[in-house]
Amino acid sequence: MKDVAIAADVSVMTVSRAFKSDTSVSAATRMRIRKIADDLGYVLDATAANLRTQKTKFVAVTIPSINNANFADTVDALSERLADGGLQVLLAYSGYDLAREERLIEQLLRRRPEAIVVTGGRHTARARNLLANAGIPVIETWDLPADPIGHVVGFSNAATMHGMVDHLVAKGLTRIAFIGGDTDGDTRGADRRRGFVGAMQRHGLHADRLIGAGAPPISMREGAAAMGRLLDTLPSTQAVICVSDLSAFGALTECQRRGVAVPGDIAIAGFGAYEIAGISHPTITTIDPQPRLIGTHAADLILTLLSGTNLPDHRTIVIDWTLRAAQTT
Amino acid sequence: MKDVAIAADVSVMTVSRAFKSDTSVSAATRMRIRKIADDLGYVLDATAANLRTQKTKFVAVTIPSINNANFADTVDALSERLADGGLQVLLAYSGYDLAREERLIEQLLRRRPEAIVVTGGRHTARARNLLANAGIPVIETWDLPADPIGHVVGFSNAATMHGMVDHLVAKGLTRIAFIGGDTDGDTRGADRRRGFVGAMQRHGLHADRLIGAGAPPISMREGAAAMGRLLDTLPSTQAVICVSDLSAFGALTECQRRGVAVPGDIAIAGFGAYEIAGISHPTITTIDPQPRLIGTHAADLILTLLSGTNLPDHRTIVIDWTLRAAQTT
DNA sequence: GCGATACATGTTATCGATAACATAGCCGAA
DNA sequence: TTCGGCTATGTTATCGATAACATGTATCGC
Repeated sequence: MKDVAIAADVSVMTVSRAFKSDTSVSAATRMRIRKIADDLGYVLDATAANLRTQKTKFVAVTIPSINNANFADTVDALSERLADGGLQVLLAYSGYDLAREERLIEQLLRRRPEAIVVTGGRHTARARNLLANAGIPVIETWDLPADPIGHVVGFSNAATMHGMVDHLVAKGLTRIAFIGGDTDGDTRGADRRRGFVGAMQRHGLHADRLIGAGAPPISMREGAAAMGRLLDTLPSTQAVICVSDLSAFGALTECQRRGVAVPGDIAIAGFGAYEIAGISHPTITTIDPQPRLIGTHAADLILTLLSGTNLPDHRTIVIDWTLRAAQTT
Repeated sequence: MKDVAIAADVSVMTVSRAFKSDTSVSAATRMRIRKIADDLGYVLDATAANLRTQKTKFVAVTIPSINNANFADTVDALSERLADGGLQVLLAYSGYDLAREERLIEQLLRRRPEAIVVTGGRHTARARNLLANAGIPVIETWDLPADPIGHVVGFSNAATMHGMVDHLVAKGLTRIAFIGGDTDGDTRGADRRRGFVGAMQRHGLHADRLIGAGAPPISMREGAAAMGRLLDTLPSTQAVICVSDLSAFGALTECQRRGVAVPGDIAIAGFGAYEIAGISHPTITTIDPQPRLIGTHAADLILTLLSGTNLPDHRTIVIDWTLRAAQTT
């Protein structure tokens, strides 16, 4: 900046002002300085500005996986809305690993974000402590934690499975299986599995057709393999709920390979309202958790909190999910 | 940090050292200071450290879309390998918009990354200028630009289509169509379309069966719609190459809905080696551009460049793609 | 028992931008 | 003419950590 100032024959302060919109510099000087800066290849140093102003203008976000359309949608909607408030997103992903999430959170907090959004309500004790003491808004998403750290924008994963079991039972299906959610890594998958068991019991049905699919992220291939095991070991099953649409699609292809009719021989349901659920042949019944809505609500909450308007320290926004019945059930 | 120093009854310098691994502090003091810092909820301020050391320990990365398994794989492999060198990734996405990419690049450079990785070889003039003058390693990926800014890790999108056309022609198919790549937004899609036209001409075939699919990202749904138009307008078509596996799958489902046999009535090929290509029923013939390999090579290049070992200013690493023949052709 | 050496810790200056305050120059009203 | 007020610009101190240098103290060999 000093070089630019010398080249423009002004003080560094004037150069600094030329890069901001709200301060007073004559239009001519501002244009001249910007031109000189561009010619010199000068780019403002945000590191120094952040240190001085104690504002970084970014929000840290952790998601389990970058390659997941649901989380991608949430992050996309979140960053779009935050951009309206001049905030950028700093994204990091934990690989469904709580220990890695803890390290991530610490690294992110070192960069002094203005707020932090995390996925899920389960964290290591140290991660919880870091978040609670960060002195910035903390938002847990995609879940309704029993003991929230700060704010929450999510929904009950278990409740969605009650909705799905109701849907299947209404169709006269009672021998229902569940694929996935068997490992602890995917907290939300495990929640859905628990919700499934609870819903079955509420209907007086056996919830013993539980098929493991391994560690998250559960792929289409793992869904297909799990469906293979289900068909081999429990051929009387009438319907199966998969932990996600991807595994549901994999399960569907396995049926197609074996000549098992869907939904004739077995009904299939997924979760997530991924694009594939709406376009596969047949289309897949699924739950739409409205990932973009989670993002926009979280962004709005952050913008409100940072604007200084008085809000409670703990606020929970519950997102409405919907069941999308399709051809597989 | 001063508060921690006072609480521990040492100087701030000692606290600073307690958080670094390479400097000399007695083990007892280090443990004591870390404990006190944790209790106080103190987290190191990277902003100040970055300013002083002129090192930020992160690499900026821009991709067109966050919700794309190919780019996600590249970024995943890249960040994994960079982590070995203690580097983090700062990810931003341009939404397939060059003007937005320019703004992104400027914002990223303000945060003083140690290197920057961009997707593709097309940028606005100002973006090129910013990158060229950034004074850090610049790596363009997923492409082989005619006039690279710095380093390149990529492959020729056009060449992959030559390979695919060769494959189809070898099967005796000559009336071949191409879906997608019609807008300028998806540079690589347009390159593939051009490659398709060139390959057809090389075989002495007509390359006039070009179906538009709209602006990127091309979804499954758009692939299905485009296939509908193709079947309606050019029913004599024997094979179709889609700009990506997602659109290819959409096209496949449209055939299934219409009772058109694949590959009996029409063969379908995609691009990207997405999981769906390997699991759909039938499986889809595709090109594997090895996205993870792009990431690891880019990371290795960055680590080498930053280690100070002498390397040329411009280096191009060409990634080998492979054709994966499957059931749709 | 003494100086040399290693190790642990403290002091000072610095990174680059900007908030807060200071000042120069100009215009208009009394 | 003169003074108040406004705009455009300059000066100084500061954000928080750390490199470089300085200093104090235990340890070892002869």
